[in-house]
Amino acid sequence: MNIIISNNSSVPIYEQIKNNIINQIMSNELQEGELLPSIRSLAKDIRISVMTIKKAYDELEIEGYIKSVQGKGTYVLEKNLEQAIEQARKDIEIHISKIIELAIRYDISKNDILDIFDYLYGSDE
Amino acid sequence: MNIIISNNSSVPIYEQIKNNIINQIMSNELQEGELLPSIRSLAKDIRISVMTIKKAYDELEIEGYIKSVQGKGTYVLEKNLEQAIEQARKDIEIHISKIIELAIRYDISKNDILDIFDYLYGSDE
Amino acid sequence: MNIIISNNSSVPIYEQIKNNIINQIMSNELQEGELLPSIRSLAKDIRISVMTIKKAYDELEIEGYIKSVQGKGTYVLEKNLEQAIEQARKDIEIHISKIIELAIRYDISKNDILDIFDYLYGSDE
Amino acid sequence: MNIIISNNSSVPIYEQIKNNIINQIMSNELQEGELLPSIRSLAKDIRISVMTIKKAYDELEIEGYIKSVQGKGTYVLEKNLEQAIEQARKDIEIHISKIIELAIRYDISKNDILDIFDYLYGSDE
DNA sequence: GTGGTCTAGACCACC
DNA sequence: GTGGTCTAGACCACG
Repeated sequence: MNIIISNNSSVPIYEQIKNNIINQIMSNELQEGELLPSIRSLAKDIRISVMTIKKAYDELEIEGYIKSVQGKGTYVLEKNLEQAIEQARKDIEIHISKIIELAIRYDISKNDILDIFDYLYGSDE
Repeated sequence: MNIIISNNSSVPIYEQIKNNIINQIMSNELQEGELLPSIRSLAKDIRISVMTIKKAYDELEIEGYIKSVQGKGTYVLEKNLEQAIEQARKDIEIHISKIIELAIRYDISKNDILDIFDYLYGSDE
Repeated sequence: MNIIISNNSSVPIYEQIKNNIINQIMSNELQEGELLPSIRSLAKDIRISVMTIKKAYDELEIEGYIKSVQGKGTYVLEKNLEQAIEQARKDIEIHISKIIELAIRYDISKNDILDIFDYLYGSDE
Repeated sequence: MNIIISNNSSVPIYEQIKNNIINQIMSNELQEGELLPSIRSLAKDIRISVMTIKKAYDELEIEGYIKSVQGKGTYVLEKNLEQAIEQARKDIEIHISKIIELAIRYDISKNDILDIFDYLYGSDE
């Protein structure tokens, strides 16, 4: 398993691990039923504390991506793409609502927001 | 003073009151030096416990929007617009970053997001 | 805040803390908007590690009972009793479904299950 | 061999296969010494990847239900009924404990729970 | 002061 | 071996 962690990022390490694994599941690099590395082996591998890996796995389990079983390991669950996209759209709507509330409150123009959007969109992979 | 409170919202009532007052200050409906209603009269008015109003006013004071003076009442302070807008822009950037992350992960197009944005922007006051 | 923790219980400490706080919210000992003890002060108070308190608070936040705000503290949210009962009934149905699946698989009689139920129900407070 | 797989279930497919085979063993539809279908023929039959069937068989072997012998196939082992029932009873107790905890917290009566139980029990096969 | 994150160990239960 | 929990510190960002 290839996970690259940046210690300087403002994104918490457990979030980086989560995102990495979600992306691997979504791109089919990790497939349904597959066993993830054990929390201890992954911790050793990428030189991160066990508790941090555990937190990443815990959240992935809550969000329905994986399932940890005591004594056995941690498996990738079936991905329910439709439901995941549905949820993502709802999340995006919530973020946009909050942006609009702030924009109205502080009189930030629609164009300003679209500029920020374009800037950040371009800088991403 | 018009404040509409939703009991079903996941946002705590005192937060709703805070947001409402901040919005009124920022839109100049409440102006610098203006007296806010007393805690007790507002509590009676919108049928909310005195303690809840107190908490909202306390936090607004901590955050520098208003100032309570014993025996005189609570009045609106000078807006620190620059700092507030600075913070709002940072918050907007964070929201947009999360939107972009979701969009990339679930292959939601930029146009789809702009459509949602236009739709929500139009429906707002 | 009174929380009594048993170190000998098979119930994890963070679960005991969670249950205790939920019960206090449900019985109105903790009221909407109220500030919970800080994770550090509670940790010191009941001689438990900060991380354990944090885990309890985190799960309470996920389940919608409280809200932690950086730099400010942790507040009790409005409780939505109807929704909570609705959710509890669904959870109970899921547990019962699993019990029935096991009972059928291993040919455990309905009466046996009712006996276990009566036994455990009686032993509880 | 009749196995019905649901693609929409949150239960991983290999788990569904496992549960199905365990149920057939416990109900004597599959008897001690009987040969299971080969991994490849079953995979073809229910249109599931060979790897998924392999994982189900692997786990069933680890858990002591079946035994694969190279060149001969996979056959059903003697049931360890006592141990399995023991475990099932423990699982049922855990489920009932959680039900009682929810019932007390949300003031759901014993009769309500027994009604749900009767309803679900009746509707099952 | 507050919460948010992280470490480098430890012991337990399950397999 | 595996995951589940817990400790007793630490440093950071926010207020």
